[in-house]
Amino acid sequence: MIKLLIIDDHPLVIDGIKTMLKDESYLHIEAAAKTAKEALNILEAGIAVDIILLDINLPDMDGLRLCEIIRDMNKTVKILGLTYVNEAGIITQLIKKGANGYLLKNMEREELITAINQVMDGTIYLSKAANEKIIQQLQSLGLPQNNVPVLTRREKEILQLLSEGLTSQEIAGRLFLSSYTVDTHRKNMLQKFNVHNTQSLMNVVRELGIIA
Amino acid sequence: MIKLLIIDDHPLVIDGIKTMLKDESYLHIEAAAKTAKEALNILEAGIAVDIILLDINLPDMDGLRLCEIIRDMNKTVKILGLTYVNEAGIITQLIKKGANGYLLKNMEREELITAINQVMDGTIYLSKAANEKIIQQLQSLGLPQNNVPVLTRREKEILQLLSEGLTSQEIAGRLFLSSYTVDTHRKNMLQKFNVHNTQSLMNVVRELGIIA
DNA sequence: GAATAAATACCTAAAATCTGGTAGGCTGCA
DNA sequence: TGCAGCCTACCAGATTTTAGGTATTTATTC
Repeated sequence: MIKLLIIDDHPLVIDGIKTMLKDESYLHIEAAAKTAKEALNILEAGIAVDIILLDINLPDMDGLRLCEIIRDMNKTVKILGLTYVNEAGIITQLIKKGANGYLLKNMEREELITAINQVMDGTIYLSKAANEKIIQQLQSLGLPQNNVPVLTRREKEILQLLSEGLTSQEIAGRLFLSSYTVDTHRKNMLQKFNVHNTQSLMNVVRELGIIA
Repeated sequence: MIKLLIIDDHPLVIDGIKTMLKDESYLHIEAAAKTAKEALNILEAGIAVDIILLDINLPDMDGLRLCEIIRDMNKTVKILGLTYVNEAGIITQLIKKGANGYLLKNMEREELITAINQVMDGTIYLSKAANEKIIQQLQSLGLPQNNVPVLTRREKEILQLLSEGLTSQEIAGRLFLSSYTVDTHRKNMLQKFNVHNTQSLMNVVRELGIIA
């Protein structure tokens, strides 16, 4: 008997998973949580589960962060991430945070069951559709696979403010920097991704899941 | 007996809706389609349904367009739009295209049933959560309600290319225009939305659902 | 037929961005 | 201890964008 915990804020998804699994008698949905808080309460109460289906878009906490917290609490439970969109960045980060696999929410029933079984066997399950898209994304960006540019903390911070529509001067004011410095970071980011304006930069980093 | 057609490319959603409605004996799910093409086949085959639950994000066709087509075919069937995100623009467009209401996919079972009943009674059902967000969005943008700027065909075309990261000159080349003309359109759009750079413009139009 | 909206195009000046440099200080790690 | 990476800061020139105009042509609508 494999015990499951579903963490997803959409009742529709919870009901859908229940239906998909109802004929598999060895799979039992032990509990379902609609928020990160609820999920942590369940886990802290000592309810034992074997596998957690974790939605990455939760209302009260970043799913990546929750994955990390759960992994810190419990080294053996299997975590299977669920996402609507497949973004290279999100998924690689998810695995880094200790997840055992991910699924896209447009999965078929068979894929869900395969993923659960594979993860329980100790291997990592990566949704096929998502994998294909990741490779295609990297190629379309003209970036070498396994060599996605890494942004520094400061760069990400500036990127975030750029995405909100601030100018270099405004960002400089906000971060107590010289606008020269902000420009340098912007220049470096454009270079890293081989693009020539802010709009293109945004498209690339969104595709890669570097910012929301 | 109310007959339903579900159009959604996520098996999870279809199963979830089935579960939510399984205790309502007067509601019967007549058919489910995963693509616009499948849905049109079903409708053209003459299968009679009373209400259609229509996902706006389909793989093969824009949900708004499909809504329009269905409404052209059949003036009496009730159409209830389903979306993950609530964007003012999408939703107002949806109603314009002849939908009888919309629901967010994070709905509870009760809301789904209320929506179906209300739509069958002939009134338009607007998800409460979405409504609140729309009002809040319009306010946060400093725009008068009921007076969202309207973009012309050309402006939208240029907006699309801007979102892809093209410069004025590149857009001019692509559309066989003078770059002066492109600049004029850009200027007019910035003015319409009361923003001062392209990045902010993108944020506003995305919030309003004017472009994807 | 007049009025209105849309699309086109041009001009200029100011502001911002992009590109290619250089360089000092700090931190963590090997 | 030394080196690499990051953050900071500055300069200058080229390019692009923003903002203020004006103006003609082409539908569309009343």
